[in-house]
Amino acid sequence: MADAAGPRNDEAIPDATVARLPIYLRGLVELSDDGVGTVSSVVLASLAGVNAANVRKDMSYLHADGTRGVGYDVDHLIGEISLVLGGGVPSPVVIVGVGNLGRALSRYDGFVAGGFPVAGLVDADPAVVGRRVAGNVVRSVEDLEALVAETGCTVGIVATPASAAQAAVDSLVASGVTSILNFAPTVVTVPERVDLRQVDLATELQILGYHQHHRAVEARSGWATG
Amino acid sequence: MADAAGPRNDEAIPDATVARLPIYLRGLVELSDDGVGTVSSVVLASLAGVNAANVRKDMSYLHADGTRGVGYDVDHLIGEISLVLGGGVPSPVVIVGVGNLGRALSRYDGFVAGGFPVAGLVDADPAVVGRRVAGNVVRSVEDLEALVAETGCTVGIVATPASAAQAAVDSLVASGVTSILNFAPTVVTVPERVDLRQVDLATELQILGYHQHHRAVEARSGWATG
DNA sequence: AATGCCATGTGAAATGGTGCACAAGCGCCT
DNA sequence: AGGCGCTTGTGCACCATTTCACATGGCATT
Repeated sequence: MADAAGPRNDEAIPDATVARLPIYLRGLVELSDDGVGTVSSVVLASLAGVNAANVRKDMSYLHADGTRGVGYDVDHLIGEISLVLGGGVPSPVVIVGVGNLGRALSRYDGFVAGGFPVAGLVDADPAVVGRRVAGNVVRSVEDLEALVAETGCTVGIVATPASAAQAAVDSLVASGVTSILNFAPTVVTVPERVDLRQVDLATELQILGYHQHHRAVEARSGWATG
Repeated sequence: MADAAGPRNDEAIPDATVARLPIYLRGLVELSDDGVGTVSSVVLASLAGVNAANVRKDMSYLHADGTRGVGYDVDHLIGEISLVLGGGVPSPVVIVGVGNLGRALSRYDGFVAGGFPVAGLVDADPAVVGRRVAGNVVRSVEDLEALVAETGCTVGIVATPASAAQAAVDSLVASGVTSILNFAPTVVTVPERVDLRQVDLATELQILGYHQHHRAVEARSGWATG
């Protein structure tokens, strides 16, 4: 902080680039742990599984300060990407729905490592409320607003059944949460000011299923009657 | 079946469309359960959260047989989409890695409902092998090839730590699996003939974090010194 | 039978993203 | 000091996808 001028990175970064930044960040952290000081776009590209030109274009949106003939400074890049992705400040999250998936998510190390510690769990089922899961006591969904206020959560994770998802989202929004990650297999709607991302496990498999089936059909018609 | 002519749907459906088909399917099944017989592109679009013209174009890739002035036949659409997504035949899946996430996934109803029953679980940790999880006995990762052969699995789910993910993927590929869903937070590589999809939980949160931070920065500069 | 309404199907423009190819620039070596 | 090799930064063309706008065509009502 206190670097004069201030951030001019309000220039809007393309969504596709933002989606790649966490991948870059992981690779960079690994490099840094290995004592590597600089990295070229080619190396970073292979680490992230993308095209090198793509990496360079992505970096041009940040204050990458790459050096021609040398590459990018690993630690500097880590700092810039971390800054862009959430300002470097950890954002506590609240998980709604403590079923199988909710429990697994509440124990998922990657969230903490990524700067998203789990600050609380809530569930609608009275039988679950009060139980201790991964170091947190499950609270009632009615306490959600209080919980959000206490912990300053701005991110919510919905891990309820599909039938309860919209209600969960509405509660989160009403509590002041502005970013929601929905695991429930259903389309939910949010006000425009709230950011929503959908992670749909069954859908992912079905997409794989299409490609598999398609491969099979294609192969069959390719074999038939030459 | 037995509709003469045979499938001419080897015309290649755009990836973006394929990714929406499961969403449509969910909405359509719901409509069918409610006894609704036909649906217009506008209604289906609102159910899926997309543009109506987009729905129509998507449907044009299938044998949607929509009727002008009326709409699409719900049950017929369900049949066509199911057919395209995996040929209507359930594909058993094998899950590699029985940690928190692997256990949650093995109990996830949505997989079975989507036509992807869990046929087996494997883990590298001897302490876990032999334990019963969600009706399946966990087997050694060394038995993977045998398990795949026995069950005819063609889809694998990787739920290992990042450090073990590439090895897990390699084992799956060697066993003959052709579609892989990777939950491990790392980039893995597969032969070209194998289809890979990545689901990265921490990354999703980080993307949300960007938008949140960006909103905050934008608002601040908007407020400052009018 | 004719007419009007309504929803599909699609050509075409707009948008967003990717990847190539090359100019510009930095550091090292002579 | 000068030249060379390496890597960044980016203009441009290509491609996929989205969206609009409208012609096309079925169904119901008169």
